[in-house]
Amino acid sequence: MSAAEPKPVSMFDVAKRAGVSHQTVSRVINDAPMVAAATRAKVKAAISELGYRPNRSARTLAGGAVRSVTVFTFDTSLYGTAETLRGIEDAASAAGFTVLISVLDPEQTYTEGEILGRLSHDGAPAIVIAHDETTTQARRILRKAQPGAVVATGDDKLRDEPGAADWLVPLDDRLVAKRATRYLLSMGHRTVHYLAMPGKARRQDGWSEALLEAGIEPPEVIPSGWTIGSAATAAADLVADPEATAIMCGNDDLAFGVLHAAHHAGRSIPGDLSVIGFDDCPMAAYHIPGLTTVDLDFRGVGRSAFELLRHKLEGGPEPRTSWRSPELIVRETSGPARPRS
Amino acid sequence: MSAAEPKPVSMFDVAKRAGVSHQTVSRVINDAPMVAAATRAKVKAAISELGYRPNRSARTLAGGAVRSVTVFTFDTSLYGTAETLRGIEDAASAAGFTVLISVLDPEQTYTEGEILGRLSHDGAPAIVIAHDETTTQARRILRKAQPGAVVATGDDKLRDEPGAADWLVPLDDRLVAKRATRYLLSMGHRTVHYLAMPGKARRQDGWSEALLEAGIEPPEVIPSGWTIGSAATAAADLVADPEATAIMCGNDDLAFGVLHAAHHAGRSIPGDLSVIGFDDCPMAAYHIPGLTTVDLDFRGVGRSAFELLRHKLEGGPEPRTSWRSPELIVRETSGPARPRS
DNA sequence: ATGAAAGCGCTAACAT
DNA sequence: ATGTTAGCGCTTTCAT
Repeated sequence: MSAAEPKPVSMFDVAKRAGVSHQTVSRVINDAPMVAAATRAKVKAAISELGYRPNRSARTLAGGAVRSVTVFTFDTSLYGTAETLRGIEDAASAAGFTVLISVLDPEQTYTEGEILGRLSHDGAPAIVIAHDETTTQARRILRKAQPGAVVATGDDKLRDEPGAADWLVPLDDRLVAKRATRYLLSMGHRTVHYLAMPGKARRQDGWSEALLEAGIEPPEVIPSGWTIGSAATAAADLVADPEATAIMCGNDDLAFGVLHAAHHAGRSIPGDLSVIGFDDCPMAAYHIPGLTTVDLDFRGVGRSAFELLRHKLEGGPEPRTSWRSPELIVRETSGPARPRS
Repeated sequence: MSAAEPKPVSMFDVAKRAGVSHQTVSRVINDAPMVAAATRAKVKAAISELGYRPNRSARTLAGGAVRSVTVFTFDTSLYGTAETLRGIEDAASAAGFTVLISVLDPEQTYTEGEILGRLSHDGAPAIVIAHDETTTQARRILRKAQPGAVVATGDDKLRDEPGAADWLVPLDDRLVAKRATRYLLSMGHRTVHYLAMPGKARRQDGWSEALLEAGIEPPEVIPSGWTIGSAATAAADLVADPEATAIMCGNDDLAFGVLHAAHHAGRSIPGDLSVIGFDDCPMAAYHIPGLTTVDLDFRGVGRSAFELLRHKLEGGPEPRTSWRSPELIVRETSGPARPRS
């Protein structure tokens, strides 16, 4: 079938070549102290001459420090998750960690065994990108089974759970959502509608708080799926209603769907209708008209999640939070409410 | 620091509980024949009572069939790669494989050791999503080191390499690119410009072939980066030129960039300028105007890549190709050339 | 149909 | 500063 592949070179091969014990080789590759400079050099030479590469399975099995993270997520092709994953990957590979990914189907319910069975071994470090029911459930299972080796990102009221600060990298969008809603209100809109992604996000709370504080009863939330198309469908009735002048959307994709629906309903943007999104995906700035949205630093969140995990694993100084805080970016899909006729 | 976590249950624990040897447990979890039904049942019961889960590192180390794939790719947040990854993930997890991902920085050059060192162990199965120089290089290194355990997806003339059919899942976009170019020509455009992603893609060949066959000397290719913004910048001069009436773009994102630039240059679409992309990302259909593009089944390609890899690993019947062939989808950004004044 | 023995490549604990 | 001895949890091969 396939060409015979040569037997990989092991630590013993290197040891023999360098004239030392395999243990010394181990010390060298792990940067342990207590190795004479000359010995270290000899070993390193042997390593590169032989092209030796440590076997990670053996390392893990032997109980060394684990150098891998399993990321649980629900859709790697969504902008937010893709960027978060990217941030995790950046930080992880810089630290010499391998990243495994485990995609969970939102339509499915997983047993404890199914979730834990996706880890390479019991207790393997994990990061959960929790933005829906299924991943939130996975987070609970993992946190219960191995609290010392799991962190999560997410915004779905995770903070309300006890001790969340120890394991959560929150994308704090509640406040910006509130600010964004107030901005819309300040432009003369009598109310702001909210088109929601599946699950209840914190940004929705910000929206209703702002409304309530302005003495406005929040209108019913419009539920949408995750796709542009589902948003277009979900918003069809709303955009046809001339009373609706401002819509806040769960993310940029949904906003694009709403914009599409509004276009087909013959409403002009932002004259008849203001629309704002969340994420500031690259398309937001290049859409015509430019999408008013909230800049969310998913990549920074991913990086921070990894740093936090590593801190839990290896100790050391508390990592400082290092992601940009969310910020409203006003472009061209939002503006003053048209004076009522 | 963290709560003490209980020692995981091993195969021996299960064996003791079921009153058999650990070997019999191994047979049961591997669905080996030669186990009495009653014994099998007893063992399964013990497994679920104890919540036993096999340790993958130990399995790998002991030389069992490898049940993981490492995916090498260059940017998980691009639509094409994200979808391909998703397809691999779907197929892999259905087959009980773990997927590891290794992101390569396009700006960087990697040594053989660096690439091979990202594998969990020598000879670990890998899939390379090769769309640029760096990943193509990784592909070469991996194919040389372990030809029996590497497949690749990609379109960058990979087919010209010897024996490519055995390890390549090609995204054959040369022909559609040709068809798309002919379509544009048939609409009366005197030539078609091409805005290229980094690296030379097969679709570019299709474009030039169509032009040549029509007796037209292909205009100079406009090089662009991978981002919408870079495309907008790269196309700025071209869209300002009234002689340019049709532009084909390396992918949808670039097309959006061109559309943005055209808008700012005051050119109307498709009246003054026809623009077409590649990918048919979800936004394409919802962009206003709808983007004419080529539907590429990245997810199917990813699935097929996994199936091909599995075939190489485990033998069995040749997997049949199972992705949709690319198809031109005409929407609203393309149309007849405006009659010359 | 089941069990026993050996060993995968490494790290840890204990020598020296 | 270096070497020796035990395993980690599993699959293989060979017995029975």
